[in-house]
Amino acid sequence: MAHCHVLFYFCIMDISEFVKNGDQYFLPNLSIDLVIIGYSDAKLKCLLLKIGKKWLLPGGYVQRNESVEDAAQRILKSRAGLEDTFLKFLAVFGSEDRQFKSFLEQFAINEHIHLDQKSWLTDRFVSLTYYALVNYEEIFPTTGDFDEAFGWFDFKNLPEMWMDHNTIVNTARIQLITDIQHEYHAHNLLSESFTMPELHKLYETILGDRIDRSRFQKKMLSTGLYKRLPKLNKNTPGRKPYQYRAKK
Amino acid sequence: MAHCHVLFYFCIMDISEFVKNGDQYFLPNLSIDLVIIGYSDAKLKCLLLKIGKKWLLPGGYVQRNESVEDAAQRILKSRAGLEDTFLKFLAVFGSEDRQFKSFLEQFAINEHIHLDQKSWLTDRFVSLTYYALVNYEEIFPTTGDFDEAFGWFDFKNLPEMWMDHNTIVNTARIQLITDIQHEYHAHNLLSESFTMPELHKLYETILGDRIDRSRFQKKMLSTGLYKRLPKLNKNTPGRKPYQYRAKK
DNA sequence: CCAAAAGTGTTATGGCTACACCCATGT
DNA sequence: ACATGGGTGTAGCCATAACACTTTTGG
Repeated sequence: MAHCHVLFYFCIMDISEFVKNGDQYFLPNLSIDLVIIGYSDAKLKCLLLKIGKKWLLPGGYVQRNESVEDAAQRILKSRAGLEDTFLKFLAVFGSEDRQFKSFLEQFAINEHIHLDQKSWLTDRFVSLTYYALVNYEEIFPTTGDFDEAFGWFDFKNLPEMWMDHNTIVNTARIQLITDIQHEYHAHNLLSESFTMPELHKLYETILGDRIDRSRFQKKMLSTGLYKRLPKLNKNTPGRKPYQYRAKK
Repeated sequence: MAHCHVLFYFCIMDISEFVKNGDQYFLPNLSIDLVIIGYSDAKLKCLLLKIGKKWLLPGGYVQRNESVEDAAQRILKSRAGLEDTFLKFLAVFGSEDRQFKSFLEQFAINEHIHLDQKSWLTDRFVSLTYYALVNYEEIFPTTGDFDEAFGWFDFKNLPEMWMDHNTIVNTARIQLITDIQHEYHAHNLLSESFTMPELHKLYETILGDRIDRSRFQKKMLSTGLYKRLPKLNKNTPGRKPYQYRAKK
């Protein structure tokens, strides 16, 4: 009886037959999608890519000789040009209807490319999604060239996106809110050195609520995660704030 | 310039060529592995499957017309015979060296099956892992038949397992510890109706620490998640405890 | 000097901890 | 009666909240 179960599950013959059924794959395709989050003008932004009339998340595939995590970092680097970026796993999106069919048809028409209807690309995809926290200022320093295809969007004003990518971005936004209260990784959205008022404003933006300035500062300092640097010179009235840097 | 990037990423021709390279797949295989957790004899147990000399987690594949979540539930049902089981996503395991080669060779030898060296089964796998909380008593009511192939193992006394499955189980254990303090889902390890002392003992077991009995009871009741039922009749000295049931 | 900005201090409050106490039941 | 086990109450403690106060700087 035991062997019945074992054989049912691991019977190599059965599954080998099962894997292809008239060029249809048994195992779903696997892709990676990234929610690249930036912070500018006191708003959270998300980097999107435009295809046809809709937008989508930057993404890619896992290659043979790299781990999933490495693939995510590689894709992020190719998109944003940054290394050692803060990247965190978000969720698996694996509904049975996740496929790029309409997306690719639109794209093929636009680019005058022949699209094979049986291509694995039009088949169902399972997406591993990550969110990245990047310094908006350090990305695309020679911006302008990509304007037609890339764009930063306010989280509260997202364009229409392909497939379930709107849902993914929203999931990332909610996850970020819960994460920063435990992980204190939001500083990755700022420059390497930043001031407490800047960090305070960032937290207020992400949480969408007022935070007591006094308590916030004390809490952040008590974590011991930040190293105090010399004061910042600025030309506005008021005290000069200290700068801080995240310890490693 | 913008289009260069777009074409690089979505160039259908390039990727279509890339996907197969002498029967080697470009995209990694995708599998699901389950850490099925039970509670018995005041210990946390994990359901494992034996192949050759080592053990492994129950698992399976995502079929064409089902979501990843549905696949996990289906696999769980086929293993444990339970429906509507508590199941939670754990993590993605996606190192570049995750393959069943030695596992399958051992299996093929044991079962006298010819193993095609180029089979996709021996290729690299990305695993989506879930953990399930089940009622130990309700699983395999006709136990004994499966003894050769299945086994419950104490979390602190795991056997040698194939691939990185030891790591997966350990990750699940740690995740469970952090989860139950926020989600209060541990009651899924008990019968449908349970007493507070039972729940208390369960929490102490999972957290591996003493918990104040008084505070625990008040905290659990204050969540409003549990409905009080009539008292339990038992034949031991002391007060009869109330029974509780998780509200939906 | 004044207003704005940044840093620090003070008191009240709510939840958690530890323990004490009370109640029910089998032997 | 009493040992055992289950349920509830209470005083101390600590983290958080709300706000007040002080210091620094540009105009």
